[in-house]
Amino acid sequence: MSGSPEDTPWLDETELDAWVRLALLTLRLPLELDRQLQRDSGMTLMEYFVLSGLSETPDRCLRMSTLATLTGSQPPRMSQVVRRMESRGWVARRPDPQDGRSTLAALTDKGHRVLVAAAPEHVRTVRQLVLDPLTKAQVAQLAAIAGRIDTAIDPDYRLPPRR
Amino acid sequence: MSGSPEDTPWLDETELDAWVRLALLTLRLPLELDRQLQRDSGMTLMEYFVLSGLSETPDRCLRMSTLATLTGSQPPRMSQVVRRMESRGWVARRPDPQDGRSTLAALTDKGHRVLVAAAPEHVRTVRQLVLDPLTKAQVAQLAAIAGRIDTAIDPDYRLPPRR
DNA sequence: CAGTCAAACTTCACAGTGCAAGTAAGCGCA
DNA sequence: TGCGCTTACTTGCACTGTGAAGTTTGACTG
Repeated sequence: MSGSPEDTPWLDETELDAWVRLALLTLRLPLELDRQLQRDSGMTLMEYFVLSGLSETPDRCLRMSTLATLTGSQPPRMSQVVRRMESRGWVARRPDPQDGRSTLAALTDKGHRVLVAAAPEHVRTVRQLVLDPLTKAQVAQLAAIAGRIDTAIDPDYRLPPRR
Repeated sequence: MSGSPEDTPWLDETELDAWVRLALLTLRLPLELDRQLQRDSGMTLMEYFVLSGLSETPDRCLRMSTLATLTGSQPPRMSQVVRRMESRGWVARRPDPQDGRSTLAALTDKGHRVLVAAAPEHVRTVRQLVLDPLTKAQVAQLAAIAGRIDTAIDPDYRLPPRR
């Protein structure tokens, strides 16, 4: 852990601190949220995001690729997630009338009820683990910082339009 | 997405912004780092953490449970990770002479060489995705914020002693 | 109006992960 | 010393996620 090339200086103490803590966060936060959602509502964090994303559109309906972008995942994963959710009756898939290649995923009434039932406890957990430990100023700082990193990971990412 | 109980107020705009961006970050950052390490060095982020953790101890040797705590994971996972790494000759397992229940994982010379080879490019990627997009002040803010959240996830967590 | 290319999604095989149960070693106490 | 309890780790099973290949549909071009 000593040698490093000329063009990539090693991490100083503050940088190392920030990175180690962020790494630990990214390893454990999704696990905790998954556990809570699985235990209380029988769903994954990814599934929650899908339900949530669909519920916020006017017609409760999004293209698969939009859902994938929205959750930062890749098409094959979204395909399987939606398939599982369809088998539980939370969403319905149908071909896009405007583009035969696309598939639309639509939130069912059952899916909406499930989301409404799951949301309060999930929000409570997010508050407990993420927002409550921070000051108001830190919440704003976090939004700015995470936004910068998200852009660095994928400069093309935009919160996609609602169809 | 409308009803919420009395004791858990809904997220305001800044809070929602911070949470959505952090969620996206936790979903994608590990994937990007895993991809880079897998492509350039044939290892996982978790495996890098293990190599890195071992290399920083005086005798390049840690107990399994310490490794698990260090990386925020659980014993079964660490058991399999170290098993894989042992099969590649990067670490060696041996019983702890001081406590027959414990297993020690020791970094081999080969493992050390692999780590030294992998580190520069990995650090470069961490800089590119996490540190470079931030100002110096934001790096310090990130360390504080991530520390608070880590503590909220597990109040008992301490960076464990070096055996 | 073919023929070719690109896009959107799905399917499949494989590796990685989490949980629950199991095993082995130390500790405490009569 | 022998019994029970705790700790540390491992194993087995079910599930999820990833990447590569395949299929269908749309778009473009000569």
